[in-house]
This record gives sequence, C-alpha cells and structure tokens, in this order.
Amino acid sequence: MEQLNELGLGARLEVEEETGCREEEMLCLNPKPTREDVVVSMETRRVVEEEQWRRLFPDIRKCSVVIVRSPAEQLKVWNLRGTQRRSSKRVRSRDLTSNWDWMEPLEPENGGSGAKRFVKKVEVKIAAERASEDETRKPKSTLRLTHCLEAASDSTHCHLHNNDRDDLSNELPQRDHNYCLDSNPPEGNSQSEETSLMSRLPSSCGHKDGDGCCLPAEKKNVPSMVLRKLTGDQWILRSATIKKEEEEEEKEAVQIKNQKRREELSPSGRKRRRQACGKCPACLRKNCGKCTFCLDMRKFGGPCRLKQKCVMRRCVVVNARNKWSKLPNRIQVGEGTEPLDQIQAREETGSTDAQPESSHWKGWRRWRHERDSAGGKEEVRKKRWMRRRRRWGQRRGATESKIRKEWDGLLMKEEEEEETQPSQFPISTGPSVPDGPSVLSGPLTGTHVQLNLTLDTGHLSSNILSDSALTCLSGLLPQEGSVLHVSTGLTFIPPPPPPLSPAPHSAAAVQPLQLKEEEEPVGIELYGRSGGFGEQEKTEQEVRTGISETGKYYEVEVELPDPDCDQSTLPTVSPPPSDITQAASTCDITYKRPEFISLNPECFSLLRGGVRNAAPDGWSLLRLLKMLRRMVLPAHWVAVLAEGPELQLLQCSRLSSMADTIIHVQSDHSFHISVQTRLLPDSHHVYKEHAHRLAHLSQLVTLLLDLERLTICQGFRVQSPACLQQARSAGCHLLVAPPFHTCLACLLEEESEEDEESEERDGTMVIEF
DNA sequence: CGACACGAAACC
DNA sequence: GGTTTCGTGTCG
Repeated sequence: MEQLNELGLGARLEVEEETGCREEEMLCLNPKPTREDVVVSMETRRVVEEEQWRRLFPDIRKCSVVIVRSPAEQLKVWNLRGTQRRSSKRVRSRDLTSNWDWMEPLEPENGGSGAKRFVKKVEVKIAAERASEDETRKPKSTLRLTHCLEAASDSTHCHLHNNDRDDLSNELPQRDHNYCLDSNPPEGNSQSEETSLMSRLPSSCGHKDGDGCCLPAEKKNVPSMVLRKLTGDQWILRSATIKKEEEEEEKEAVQIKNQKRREELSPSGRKRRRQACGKCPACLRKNCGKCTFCLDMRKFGGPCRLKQKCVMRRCVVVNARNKWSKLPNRIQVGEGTEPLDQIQAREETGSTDAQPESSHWKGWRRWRHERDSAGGKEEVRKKRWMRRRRRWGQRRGATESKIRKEWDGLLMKEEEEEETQPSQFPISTGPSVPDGPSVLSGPLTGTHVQLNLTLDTGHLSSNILSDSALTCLSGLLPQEGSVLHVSTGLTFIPPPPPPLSPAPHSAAAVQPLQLKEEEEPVGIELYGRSGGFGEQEKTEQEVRTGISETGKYYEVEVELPDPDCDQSTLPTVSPPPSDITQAASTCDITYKRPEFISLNPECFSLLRGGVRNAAPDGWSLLRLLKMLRRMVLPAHWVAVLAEGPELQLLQCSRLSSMADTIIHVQSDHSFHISVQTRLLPDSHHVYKEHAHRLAHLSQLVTLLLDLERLTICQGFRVQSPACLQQARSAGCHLLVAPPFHTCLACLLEEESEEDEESEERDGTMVIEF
C-alpha cells in the first residue's frame, strides 16, 4: 500500500496492492456518499457498475463506485450549497452533472488505520460490450488520477503517474479539486492500445492531449459551467464557453494594451518621457521658487526628494494631451477633438480656465492655495470633502440631523463600493448578452431607467431588502416634484431578449442618473416588520422558487415619465417573479401598462396561479403588498405590512406635504387615512371622493395622487395643528389645493376655529391668519 | 486619491 | 557628470 502526498493532490489517495510483486496502484474511491438517499436508490446500478469495473481491473482490491444521479433541480441546489460552502476558495465547476466531482472536505484520521480517505465522486461509464471483451483480455493498465484543469485556468496540468508521483507534491496546486480519472497503459503499450483503452473507459474528465494532460473541460461535449465571482458574495453561474470567449477577449484587450504600451515605451523599456513643448508660457516661465517642488529643489535648498518640476512651469500642451488621452469617450464628448493649437492659443492668452485638470495643475492650485491661505491643507481637505459631498449632495440635502449623519456614513460607504465595484449598479441601456454575466440592466426606453440590484439571496430576506432598498431609493433618486415616479416595488424584470440587430454602441446611451438635492428619508424599519412576518417569510419562500441559475435579481425600477403624460395612469407592472425562465424568454421590452389591476382574489389567482381562496387576511394583504411593490407608486410612497395586520402606505419623504400621512388598508381592502396618528374624520372629502373599499390598485394610486396634490406655500407642512400654529405665527398664507383643504379644515377645527378666515377661490382654498 | 519617495531618462 | 523631472510605486 502506498499513500500519496496529501498536500500535493489536495486530497489523499489510498492505493493498495493486491497481487504480484510489482506495486500497482489503484485508485480507491471512497464509498462514502454525500447524498446517501441517491446512492441507496441507485444501489443496484452501483453493484452492476462495480462488477464491470472489477472485470476491467481485477487487481483492484477496493473499489467503490458512487453513481450519482440527481434531478437537475437538486443539482442546482447542491451547486448553490457548494458555492456557499466553498465561497472562500476558488470555485471550479463544470456542468451541472459534474457537481458530484467536487471534493469533499478531508476527513480526519481514519480510525487509526493510518490511511486517510478523501471523498471523490466519479462518474463512470463503461460500455457493456467493451467490458465483456475485456474480460478475456485483461488490460495491463493501471489507473491514475489526473489533475484536470480547465484550459482557461492558469494552473498547470498535472498527472498522477506511477513513476513520477514524487514530483506531484511540488506540482499540484493544493486546492485544485478537479481531477480526471485516467488510465495509464504500461510502458511499451502501443498508442492504439491506449486509445482503445481510453475509449473503453471514458473518464469523468475527458481525454488526453498530446502531452498526456487532460483536455480542458471546454473540449468535451458536456458544456461546462463555471462559477465566477463578481463582487463580494456574488457569484454567477455561466457556461465555460462564454467564460472562454470572455477570457479570449480579455487576452486580446491585454495584448492591445501591451502593444500600445510597447509603442509608448522607449528602447530601454521604460515609458517614453513626455516632452514639454517649450513654447507655452508655462514652459517659458522660470521656477517660481515658492511651490513645493521648487522648495524641494537643491538650488532652493530643498532635500530633492520630490524631484518634480515647478508647478508654474508644467507644460500646458503636454498636460492637455495627457488629459485628453485619459478622457474616456473623448471623441463623443467632443472636447478632446479640440485642436491642440487652440488650446495653446488659449493658453497664450493666459486664460486659466483652459488649464488642464491634471495632477500638475492640481498641484498648482494647491500651491496657490497654500500661498493664498494659511490653512491650506485644511482647505484642500475641506474642498475634497465638499466635492465628494457635492456628488452625493446632489442626492442629499444639507440638514444636520442625526439621521443625516448616519445616512451620510452610509452614502460614503456606498460611494466607496460604487467606486470599487462599478458594475454593481449598472445603469445601462445596452442590450445584455443573453447568457452573459447576469448583472443585467433592462432597456432604457425614453425616460425609463432601471436600476438592477443583484443581491446575494443568502443574506437578505426580501423584507430587509425591500426596506433598505427603498430607504436608499428615497434618498438617492431624483424627485421632480410629482413628476418622478419611484417604484417602491422590488421586482424581477427578466433580461431583455437579444437584440434583433447588432445594437449600436451602448456607451453613448449610458446615462448617469442626474441626482438632485434630496430630503431626509424616513426610516421605515419599524414598519412592516412587526406585523405579518410569517407571511413575509412565506412570500420570500415563494419568490425563491423563482431563483434561476443566474441568481436572484431584485430590480428597482425608476420611471421618469413624460411630463405631459397623465400621471394617474397605472404604472408598469412587471411579470411575477416566480416564472423567471419563461418571463425571460417571452419578455417584452416595452412593458405595457395595464389599465388597472383588480384587487379581487381571482385577479391574484391569475397573477400568481396559486390557491387563493383559503388565504388568511394577512395573506391577502401580503398579496396586495407584493402587487404594490411591483408597480410604480407616486414618489416616496412606500407600502409596508404592519400589525393588525394591515397594509400601510407611508410617505417617506420628510419634505413631502404628505409626510406622516399613512393610508391604512385593511384585509377587506377598506382603508382609512391618518395624519400623525390622528385619524382623518369620516366626513373628510377624501372619503367622499374615493370608494371606501378599494377595488382596484388604480384607485389606490389615484388616492395617493390626490393626496399628493396638496401644495403649500412657505414650506409649511400642514399635518398637525402645531404646523398651523407655526405658519400662523409666521403670518403666512397657506394655499391648499383640494382635496386636502378639507383635511386641513378638520385639523383647524380641532385646533381652533376663531382665528381663521377662509374663502374658496377657483377651487383653491386660501386660509389667512 | 493625493502625497510622497525614488529610480532613471533626458537634458545641459 | 550634474541637473532636471518623468514615471511609477507605496502609503495613509
């Protein structure tokens, strides 16, 4: 018996010798299955296979063949589990059926026998007729375990040969768990014999190439699947062919890059030095003797550590060239096409705005700052901070609340992530490769923007996810008054179908979201978690049934409707998430807006295709919630489940005139409205305008829009008597549009009636204090 | 990302 | 050979 180096193989082989003086190695396959049920069910088959195996190789003393046949669905689950289990290591995976080829964790010492075992599940296919042939003609081959690597992988191919295994410990990567079961004919055997043997015994990995190495997975008939890490905890499953193509593209890109680099390089191999033009005013200038770099120079008594040119002498032309060369899409932008002489001419006029934004000029500005202000560094830091703030400040306003600070922290973190993981939130209009990486973005038609969030299904429940995502959205997305509709739904929108014609370069169509100063988001964590949690879990379960091979996608849809279009039209409703595959194939790029969606149970049945009638109250609300989350609600309205159970629609924007307003929807779809815990009186205008029981989602949306129509001058909100008091003391007039004036009037009644005078003008109520 | 440090090319 | 300063790497 011989034990092979465990480290070298990444696993241990137990090799035993039974007959003859010559040591022959046999592969010992650990009989321990990982999926006992499957193995038991396949027991008969296993015995047959083992018999055949033994006939082929009678020298084998111990031979355990584990034949794993599992439904594709289960394989998927295994695959996912495997991914999670092995997420810290490099994951190698071939096709779904190669799942059983994964190495299990090494076992501890095996019962004091001194031998260790490893679990290696190998697919063995032996043709019956061949096997019988071999009965008479024993193969003189021994088995060998071939380290099987994908061509694309950067590791080396290794074989376990009888005579060179000593080298293996040095050659084999420790964590490489892809192996081929291979047979090695004894020396002297003809090539044909080998071929014949190979054909008799197809391995789980494939054939041999000329060097005796395993052919890459791609060369087999079975399509390989590769798990590829995107970011953080994200993995995508994709076929190896695509991976190969991508890697080829990457290779090409690298080659082009290298070629360009070589062109830039001087004969010595170092990058060619850029030459100053020698003509521009900067080049003609003398050392200022004041800047950091001048002060660093020996002639100015410096230590000569910085070794940089005087900031005032940095060549404008070179810097400009440098800038444009670094500018992405410069041709499209148009700035880069500006003739050099123009730049130069402008420079000669002394115009400072033409100074290229390079580190040199930043340095120059820094120097100027240092010169101008004593606290230069502090100022620079402040400016940098402000610059960062501006970027996010476009999304965020500048209030000084505690929430704000926390929010800023979150945003800063997010910004960092955004910078390091630019593909995380792709906002692209380009069509995606059908089988490509699955961080996809939908089509951007007109003003329709979709933000696709790819989230790790293992870490966020849909509840948490929706809340957090919504909170983010409320802070991040632009709010053009009531023009922008922010979807509060988290919806799977399947990737668009492949383009009919080669799509134009998508880069031109990529539009960054123009973000605007935003208001404070209202934390909604308290809502929706307290009540109906069980139902939430149920939902999640249901959603998960729709997990595809490519992952689970939550899509946040942001719609920027045409200002002219009627806002009360019902927004997009995406296909239900449970039918991802089908939806992906039948998805229409232009999502048609249905007239309305009925809230009756039949409608839900149609949408969800499940059993509805026996659903409890909360269940019904949950369905309503899910539908609401799939559609676009008026800006910053969020639907959550709360205790009761009841469904609550909350206005999450602090700046909204409807902040602190909650629409409570009961399980029978009746609703009432509260403003800052005060119930709106039954006599309220809103109740008269709208049916007390919601029959359609469109009614709910109309209700929200009606409530949103409130306009208030002077920035006072009128949800409470305190606000009115405040407005009153400020001596301002309040312009309140219907139907909210009734609500206001109600509040006023509660507070005091004597001070106010009101009159109706053109449907607008003017209240004067 | 900016500041800093430093090797080495380019220039004088 | 000395000086200048570009390109690049490292660090916070």
